[in-house]
Amino acid sequence: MILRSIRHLFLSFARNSQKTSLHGDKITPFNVKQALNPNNATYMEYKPREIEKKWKAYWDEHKVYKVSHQSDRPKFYVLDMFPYPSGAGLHVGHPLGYIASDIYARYKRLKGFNVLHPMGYDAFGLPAEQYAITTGVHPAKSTAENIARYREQLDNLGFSFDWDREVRTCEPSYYKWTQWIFAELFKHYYDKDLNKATPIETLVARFAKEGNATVNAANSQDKTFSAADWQAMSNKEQADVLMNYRLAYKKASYVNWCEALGTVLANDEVKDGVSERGGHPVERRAMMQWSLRITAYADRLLYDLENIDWSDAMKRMQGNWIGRSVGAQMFFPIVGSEQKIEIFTTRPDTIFGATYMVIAPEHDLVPSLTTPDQQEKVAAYLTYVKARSERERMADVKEVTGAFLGSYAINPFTEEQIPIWIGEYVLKDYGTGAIMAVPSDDDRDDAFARKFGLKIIDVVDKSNYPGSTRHDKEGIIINSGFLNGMEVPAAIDEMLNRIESMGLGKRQVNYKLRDALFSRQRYWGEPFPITYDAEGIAQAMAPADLPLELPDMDDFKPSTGGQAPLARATEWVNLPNGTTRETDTMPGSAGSSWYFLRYMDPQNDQEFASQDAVNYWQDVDLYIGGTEHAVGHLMYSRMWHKFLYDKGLVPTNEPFKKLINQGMIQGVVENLYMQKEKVNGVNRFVCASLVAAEEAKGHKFTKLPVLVDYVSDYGLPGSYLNEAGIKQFIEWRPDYAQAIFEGPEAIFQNGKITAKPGKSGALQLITQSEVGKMSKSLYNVINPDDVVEQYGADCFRMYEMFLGPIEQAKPWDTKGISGVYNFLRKFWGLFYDKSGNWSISDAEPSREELKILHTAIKRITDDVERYSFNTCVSTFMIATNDLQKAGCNKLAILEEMVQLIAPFAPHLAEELWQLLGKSGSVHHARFPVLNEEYLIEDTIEYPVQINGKLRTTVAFAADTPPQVLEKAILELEAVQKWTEGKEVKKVIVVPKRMINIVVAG
RNA sequence: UCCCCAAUAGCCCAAUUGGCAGAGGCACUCGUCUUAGAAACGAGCGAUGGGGGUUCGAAUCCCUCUUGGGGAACCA
Repeated sequence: MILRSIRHLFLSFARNSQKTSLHGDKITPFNVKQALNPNNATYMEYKPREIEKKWKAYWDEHKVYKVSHQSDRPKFYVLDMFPYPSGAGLHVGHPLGYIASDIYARYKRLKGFNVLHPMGYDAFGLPAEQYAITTGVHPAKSTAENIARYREQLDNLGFSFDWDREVRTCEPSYYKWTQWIFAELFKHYYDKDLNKATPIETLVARFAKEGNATVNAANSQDKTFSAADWQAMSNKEQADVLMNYRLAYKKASYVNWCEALGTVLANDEVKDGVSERGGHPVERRAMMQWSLRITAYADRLLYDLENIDWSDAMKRMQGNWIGRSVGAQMFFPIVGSEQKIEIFTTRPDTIFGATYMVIAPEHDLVPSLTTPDQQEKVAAYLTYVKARSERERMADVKEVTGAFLGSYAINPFTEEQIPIWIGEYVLKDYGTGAIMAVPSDDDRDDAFARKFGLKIIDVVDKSNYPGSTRHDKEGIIINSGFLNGMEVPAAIDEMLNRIESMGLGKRQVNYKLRDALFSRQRYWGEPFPITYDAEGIAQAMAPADLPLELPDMDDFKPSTGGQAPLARATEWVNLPNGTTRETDTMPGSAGSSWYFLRYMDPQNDQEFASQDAVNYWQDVDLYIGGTEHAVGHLMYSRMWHKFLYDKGLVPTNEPFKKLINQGMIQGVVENLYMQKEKVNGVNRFVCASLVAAEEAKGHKFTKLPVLVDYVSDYGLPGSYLNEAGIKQFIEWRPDYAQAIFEGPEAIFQNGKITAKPGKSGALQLITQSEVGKMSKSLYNVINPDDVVEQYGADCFRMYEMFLGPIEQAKPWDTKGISGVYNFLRKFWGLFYDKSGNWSISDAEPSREELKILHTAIKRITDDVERYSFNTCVSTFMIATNDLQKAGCNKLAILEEMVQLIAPFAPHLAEELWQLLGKSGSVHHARFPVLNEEYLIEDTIEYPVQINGKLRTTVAFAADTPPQVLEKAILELEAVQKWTEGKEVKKVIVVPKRMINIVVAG
């Protein structure tokens, strides 16, 4: 309602106001006065739409935000996570980060930095392809249209992007370099001794000379070979071995195959056993897939977190994802068998307490370790495990299940025979898929042992460590032979030495991090720059032959048997020389893993970016984006960047120095209560106030989200649907045209309102409101365009910042925007007198006015530096209120205020800058400089506390020394009233803050 | 279940990092102005989630409980 009334006001206002030719003409304060009709009371009015249209055109035309790396000024790189241009367009949540980064970029620019602030589009992706499959519209076309829409929306908000640097990951001129980097990854392996990516030729030379035993490299090669072995291998065999070392490699891997989408999904694209997009079932299937050996960088990805300015939460997430653990990889012999069980443990110190073993139900040794008498039980258990979905397994983690295989292993230290079990709590994919179980020191082992009556030996005495849990590595070893009496950390070390010297195993670092699956059976992605010869040996394409463009196709459905759509482009796949192309495409993360480097030199067709540009811009100083990329994009980008660093192509080890995660802007979801069972064949909706009574009658209800535009008092408690709202609702959802809508006073059906017996007949259906995601499916999306249309971009920008701290989630509330709008009008009004005439004085500002200004300068500067944009907005409000009260219209004050507000309200500032008669853009001016002198207080009002309670305040000269204060304060009548007859034990004076007198009793 | 973060006025948020709980906005009430309403201006209203501790002094530090949000998901 409020929204609507303001819109009316605004529209009538726009109609009535005379059209002044503000647009395009050079306007000075002088001819502004002439141009405006003083009889029209609205001529001094703040008109955001006219101002903003004018300055957008001006900035665009004069390329005000264009930057070059050829500059003497220090660089500053402010980056937003570029958007995927979806069909839905932007909602008010998207620009939050963009506005914050724009303010910061503009601030840094005014502070004298050469600011790189670019924008582009992450334009490859599944949604466009899914859309193409259902509608037949080519992804290139729909993507281009979506981009145009995004651009329009972004332009609407007055961002200072250098659009000459726009990148689109789906453009061949861009993905040429994505392919190039991939080919380089393919051509390198990771040398753990040098601790960097190294050309594969080096490896080939070493294999020929010494085999692979002496090579310390990240790999998935399981056999050792000598130089002679190597030389005896065929080309194909050698190629297969090298594949196990390359940083981009192909191997058969179990993948998340989604039949409905016809593609493989990354682990983070699968949620609860179904695809994140669409919720289709996902199964595990072995396929030949490209992967990136990100695990080679695991340690660097972990340790370099220390040197970057990211939130602890974000670092912890990445750290957990990498999941580094140090321990022992060792073998347990099996009674009556040559085979051994390989386990990984981080607690070798507890081996004396290992009383049984558990291997994963899918473990290779299960069949051979199952004794005939246990056959039946094991088979039954395996059937049970197979029938359980991922989801079930995750849901009841607490339930302990397992089966005894009948075989025994030997604990190499106690030399006792220990039973071997299978249990679903041991995972095939982690470590070796087998554990030694130490029930005394592991919660899960303990639960298992108790359930199945297995032996428990206490091996760690924690009595000296109160509060310590089993998980903590502390305590004194007992019942453990040579380890007895040692502290846990020392015992771990000692045991590792023994294991190694006894030849039982070795020290081993394990990671949760898996290599990144890099193949997708999709059309709309980067083709791999890879061809296969007749033997199937993969070859990277020469840089000169890149980009390898996507063939134009009109059918994007997956081919049968897990084949990508590209497999059908036979002319493209089969080359004249007999080689064939890879038909998979790269995943969405490919293009976004390095786009921040491309912005540095986006048009370069010789290099991904020139060394000049890269050395000038270095890295991203401030990166703003959502938390949802915590472990995906941010991990891959760091790896690609480190790879390029290893190759000497970028000067920094980390790409993003400072990271800020903007919080989500939530929406209010308005729901109608719909009765689950139909009444006389039609749906029935009831007012929220009636639901409790209805449920008591046994009726069940479900919530149906309603487009919020139809809801009156949207967002307020007691928001409701009236007759007009119900009619709009029916028009929107014609399947409910016959439905019953029942309020407390009246019933609506088929266009007719019937009053309930003895009731007024007023029709109101209260809706149920809740705060939730702003999303198309909940019909609660607020489009920034509409808000900008009513209040202007400057107001929208400031309001989004005003909502709350940037990193915090907060609900959107359109009502509050009027406060910011009023503030902007008030700010505008500072430049006009009461009768609406432009009125600026050249007079010397008073000390009071200077104090208001410099207080604002100090607070805005401090707050922007610490990314506290919400408090900046209120500082502007305070300063404006104060200046208005002081009746200040001094040029010296107001011109500084205009510069101060320029990063926040760029259009308004530009207009006032020009009206003040300044030349050039305010965005090329300088940021006001603080003069602390104006902030100095002559006297200070000291609050005086007696025993911590505020009793009075006393004014003293600011430079009164504490000793003098202490004395003077006790002599004051107002103080003596409280201290009379009591012993003064202590007087605490905090200079310029407060005084506390401690008295006895 | 574990880990992390938060909780201040009816609502969104401040509090210079241990020093007078309020800067700002929304909402509400009253007043000025107005034929009236709106706008504008002025004034008012009202709060540190509960319990304990440290301290001269706690919204701020510690312990504990409650609630909300985020993350992890049997990681050996």
